[in-house]
Amino acid sequence: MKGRRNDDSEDNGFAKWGGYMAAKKSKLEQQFSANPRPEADGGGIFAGVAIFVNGYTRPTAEELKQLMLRHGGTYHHYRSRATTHVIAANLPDSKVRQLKGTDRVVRPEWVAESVAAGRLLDHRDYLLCPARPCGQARLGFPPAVPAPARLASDDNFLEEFYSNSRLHHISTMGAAFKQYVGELRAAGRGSFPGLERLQAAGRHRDGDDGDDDLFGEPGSAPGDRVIMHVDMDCFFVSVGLRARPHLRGLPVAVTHARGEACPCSPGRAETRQQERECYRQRLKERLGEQASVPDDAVPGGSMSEVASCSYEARRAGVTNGMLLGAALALCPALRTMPYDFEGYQEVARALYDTVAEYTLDIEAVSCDEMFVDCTELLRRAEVTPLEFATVLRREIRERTGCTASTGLGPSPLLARLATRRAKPDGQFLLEASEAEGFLRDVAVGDLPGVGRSVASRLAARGVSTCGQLQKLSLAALQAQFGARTGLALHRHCRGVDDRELHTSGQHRRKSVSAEVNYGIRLADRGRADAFLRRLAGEVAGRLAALGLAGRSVALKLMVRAKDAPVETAKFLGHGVCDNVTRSSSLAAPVADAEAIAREVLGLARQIAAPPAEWRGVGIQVSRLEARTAPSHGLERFLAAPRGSEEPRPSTDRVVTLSQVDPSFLEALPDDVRQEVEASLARGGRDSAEELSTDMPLREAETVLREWARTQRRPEPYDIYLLADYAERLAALGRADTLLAVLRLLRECTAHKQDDAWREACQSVEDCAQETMLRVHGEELAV
DNA sequence: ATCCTCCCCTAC
DNA sequence: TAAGGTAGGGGAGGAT
Repeated sequence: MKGRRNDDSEDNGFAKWGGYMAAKKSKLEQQFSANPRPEADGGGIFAGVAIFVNGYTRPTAEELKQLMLRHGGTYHHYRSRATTHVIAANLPDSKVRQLKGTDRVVRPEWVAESVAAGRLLDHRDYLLCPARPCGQARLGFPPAVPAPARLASDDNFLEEFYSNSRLHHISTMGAAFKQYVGELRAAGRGSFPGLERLQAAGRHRDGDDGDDDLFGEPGSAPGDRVIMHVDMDCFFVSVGLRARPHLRGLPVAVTHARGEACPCSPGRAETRQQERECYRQRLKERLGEQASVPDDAVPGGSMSEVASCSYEARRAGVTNGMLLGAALALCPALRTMPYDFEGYQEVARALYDTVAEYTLDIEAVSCDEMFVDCTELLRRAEVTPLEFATVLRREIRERTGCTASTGLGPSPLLARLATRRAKPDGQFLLEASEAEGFLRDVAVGDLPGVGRSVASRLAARGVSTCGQLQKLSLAALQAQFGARTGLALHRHCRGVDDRELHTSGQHRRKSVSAEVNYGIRLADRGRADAFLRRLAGEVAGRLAALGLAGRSVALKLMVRAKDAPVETAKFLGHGVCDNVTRSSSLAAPVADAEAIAREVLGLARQIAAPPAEWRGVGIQVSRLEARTAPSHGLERFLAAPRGSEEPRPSTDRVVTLSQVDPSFLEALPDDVRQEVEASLARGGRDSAEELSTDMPLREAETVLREWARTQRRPEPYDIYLLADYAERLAALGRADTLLAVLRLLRECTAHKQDDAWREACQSVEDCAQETMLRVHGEELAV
C-alpha cells in the first residue's frame, strides 16, 4: 500500500503536520533520489540499533557484532545508556531482574532473522521475557497501573488505530489493488512476457512430439470461458513465515496479542457471560426464538482475534476470526506472529505483477485474491488450464515465497468453489459437466452471498448442503429471502452463474466512509464533538484524494445496549450495541471537513444518545459526484502576473512517457501515478483547465489566494493540500510552475512565518529542486 | 412503479 | 489488554 492519506491518516488527517511533512520529505527523497537505495547490499536495517550481547549466544557475540556492523547497527562491548537492545539467549531470573527494562532483552534470533528478512523485525516478537500483560501486583505494593491506553479522545487515536487495524488494511489494500489493475489496463501494456515464455515452451514441445492437442477438451466450444480463481493460502501467516522458517509446519496464527494468560481482569469472564446473555435476549426478540449464542471466550484468555492461521492450526480446530484465548484452548502449541502490513503489501504487489505478465483480464477481489479470465491466454499459449495453473503457481511461489491455490472453471462461481477443493497449495479444475455432482455436497455457506445469517436461516429449514438447497423451489426461496437473493440462491446451488468478470476500471464509487468501533469512550459532548470533527476530517481527506464530493452525509453510532455491561469484556471493544443511522441529504455536494462536521454534529444531536454510551462512530458520504472545475485553474492564476488575470505563456517543458523513469512512476501514490500516466499518455499536454479539474488543485488555488489576501493563519489542511499540489506538479515535471508557486508563497505570505509556513516552502522547494534535476538536468537557482 | 431512508448482510 | 473497516447489494416499508 502506498503511504497515501487515506491509509495512514494522521489524527484528523492533518494535526500532526510536522510528522506529515517529515514523512513527505523522506518520501520525496526516496522518489527522486538518483540512487534509489543507498545500501544495495541490504544493509542499513539496523540503523539506530545498538546491541550489547550478554552471555553465550548462537550466533556468537562476534558474529552478531559482524551482522550489526554490516547492516548499519552498532555493537557495544559494555552495556551503556546508548544501548538499545540487550541480546541474550537465556538468563537466570536474578540477572533478568537486574537488567532494567526487560522489554529490550531480545533473543539472538532477532538479529539473524532480521537480516534474513532484509528488514528490522519487531523485537517484541523475540523478547526473552515476554512482558506479563498486567503487572504482577503484590501485597504491600501500590497496585500496578496499566499502560495508558489510547482512547478516541486522544490526539493520535485515529492514526494509531488505523495503523493497527487489520480490517482497515484489508479494506484499503483491496481498493488499492482494484485500482492497480485498472491502471495496468489503462496503461495498455502491449507485451506479456509470461505468455511469451509459455508460447516459446509450447513451440519447443511441438517440435519434439508434434502433438497439437493441448487444449484439453477437444470438443469444447470456442466460446467457453475458462475462469481462474487465485487465492493465497492463509495469506498473513504465509507472509510472516517467510522470515520465520523455524515456524513452518507448526500451528501458527497472526494476532495482536501474544497469548499470555492475563490475570489482571478477573471480572472478564463474568462480563463476557453478561454480554452473551444480553446478546441472546436481543436475538430472541428479533428472531422470536431461543437462539443460542456460542461461548467464544475462555476465562482469562486473550480476546485478541486470530486474523489468519496456518493449516496445521486449522487441523486443531482453530479458525480465522476466533479469539486467541479460545484458539489456545484448542491448540496449546499455537505460536503467534505479529502483523506485517508492509510485507502483505509487498507480496500482494508481486502476486499481481506475476499474473499481469500473462494477461490483464483480471478482477481483483482483494490484496490476495483475484479472478483471471484465461480464455484468450490459454488459446494463445496453447496450454491446458491446469498446465497454466502449475506454471503460474510455481512462479508465484518463487517470486513471493508464499503459496497460492487456484481453482478453474467455466464461471467465477465454479472457479471459486474449485479453489476450496484445491487448498492449500493446490489446483483444481471443475468442468461444467461435473458441476452438478460436485455441488451436491458443497456446504451452502460456501456459496457467495451466504454468510452467517442466510446459512442459519437455511439450517432452520434443515438445509446445509447445496444438494438440499436444490430441492427448495424458487418461489419458496424468494418468499423467504426476497426476489434477488432468492434467485441467486436458486441459481448458485445449481452451479449456474453467468456473471462477467469486472476487469476494467470503469467502476464508479458510490460512497466514502470512515468508521471506528474500537476505543470509543467519549466522556462528554465536547469530546464527542471533537472526535466527530476529526473523523469528518478523515472522510474529507479521503474524498479529496478521490476528487469527489457528496450530497448525502450519514452518521452511524453504535450505542451500548440497555443491559450490556458498561465495560466490555474485550478491552476497549464495543460490546453489545444498538446501531443507529441518520442521514441528511444536501442541496449542494460537500467535501470539506467543516461542512461534513457541521452535518454530522447536527445528526448526532438528532440521535440524542449520550456520548458516554457511544461505542462506535462512523461517517459516510454518498450520492457522490466529481468535484466541479473552478472558473479558472491555479496554473492560469499563477502564470498571470499578480493582480492581473492575463494569461502568460507557460515555459514549462513537455515531458513524454519515455523520459520518465519507471521506478519513479512506481514510487508515486496510486492516484497521483494514475493521473501522471493519463497525462503522459495524452502526450503530456495538460491544459490548465484539465489540470485544474482535479479538486486538490482547486483547493490549492484557494489556499494561495486566501493566504495572499488575508491575515488568517494557514490551517494545516491548507498546507497539506498545497504540498499535495506541489507533488503533483513535480510528478508532471512542471518545474516552472513549481517555481511560481514557491515565489508566490514567499512573496505573499512571508509576513506569517512559522514552522508550518517554513515547512510548506521547504516542501515546494524540494519538489522544484528535484524536478529541475530530474527533468532538465539542471540545478535550481533559487 | 419508483424513490428514499434505515437498516441488515456479506466479503475481504 | 487491543486495535470490531469499508463498500456494495439488497430488503422492508413509507412517501411520492
